[in-house]
Amino acid sequence: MSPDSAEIATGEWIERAEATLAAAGHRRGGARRALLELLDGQECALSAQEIEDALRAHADRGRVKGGAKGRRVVSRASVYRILDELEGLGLVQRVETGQAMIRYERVCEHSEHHHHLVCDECGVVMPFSDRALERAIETLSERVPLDVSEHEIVLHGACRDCAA
Amino acid sequence: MSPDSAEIATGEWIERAEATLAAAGHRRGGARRALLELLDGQECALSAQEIEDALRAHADRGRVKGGAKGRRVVSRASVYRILDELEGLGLVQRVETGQAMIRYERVCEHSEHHHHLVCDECGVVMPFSDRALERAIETLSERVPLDVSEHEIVLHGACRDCAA
DNA sequence: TTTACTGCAAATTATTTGCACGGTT
DNA sequence: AACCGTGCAAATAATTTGCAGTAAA
Repeated sequence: MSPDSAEIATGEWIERAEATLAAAGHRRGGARRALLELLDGQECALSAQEIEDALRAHADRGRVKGGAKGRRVVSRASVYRILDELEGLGLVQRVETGQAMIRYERVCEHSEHHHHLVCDECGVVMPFSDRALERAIETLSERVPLDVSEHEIVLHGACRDCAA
Repeated sequence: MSPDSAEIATGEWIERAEATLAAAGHRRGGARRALLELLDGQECALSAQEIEDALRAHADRGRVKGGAKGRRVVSRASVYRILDELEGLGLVQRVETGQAMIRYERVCEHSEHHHHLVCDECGVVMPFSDRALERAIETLSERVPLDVSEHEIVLHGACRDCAA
């Protein structure tokens, strides 16, 4: 019933992002602001291409009506540059889904930690989370010859539409 | 005490590979044979570059002495082409370690299923396996909106040398 | 006024493909 | 002989970088 199914923004992430950026000595910029707004409203990881397209779509929509204030077209170079910046500050994380490109998504402080399901047929990516899995990872992390800082889990298969 | 720490070949995989290839109507070829021999002796995933280098090293060594019979230099194109072929037959699988390139490793029939530890400092990749983790994945796979066929787990962090 | 932020276009890098030749069956 | 297998070089595609102009602080 939400106006845009992908919109789940709470705004808390974007606020932390702006604060972190400011603390790191960054100025404000329209391109980055647009990217932050977009990422804040995403439920799952997006590729650079999808980000660029989404921003363009929002910008076009805004041109017609008047909404989507901060959204604007952002050059590919800036998309990558900004994502890299955000990743360095721990605000965004890369997600590898084996689709010949990298996906990016915001990193939330609280428990919103999740992993990904990838349909190898249509390419759709969905988030999922599982406490038992996380516990297994935690336990395991202490028995391994690595000072574990992160983990990534991807399940591949056929989504319901494609499997039907 | 083994002559080459990376050598753990049992030969069973390579036999299955040759049989599968033959059954699929493929002829034999020197490049592919060299690749099969190399992959059969690897404990963990290699990148195309590493494969090319390893084959060249083996070839050089063989030139001096007389061992490493099947090893030879293989062109980059053939490396990728052959790996793709093998992946299609389920003999090899891709491994994404977030290092800007793809790694490949043989797929064993039995339980040798494993996942990967990646040191983000030096880039070393190590295998690990954990029954509790596999169980969690199995259970989880049935509750998810995807007909799961594979899963990949990567733990990132600092290896012992780098963490010291 | 200093220095970050951006866009554009050129540069990189990993991977793929076109084509001609050599090898296997 | 028929056709797969392979190398080489050119082509792609995603991502990165150099540079010049714009804009915060």
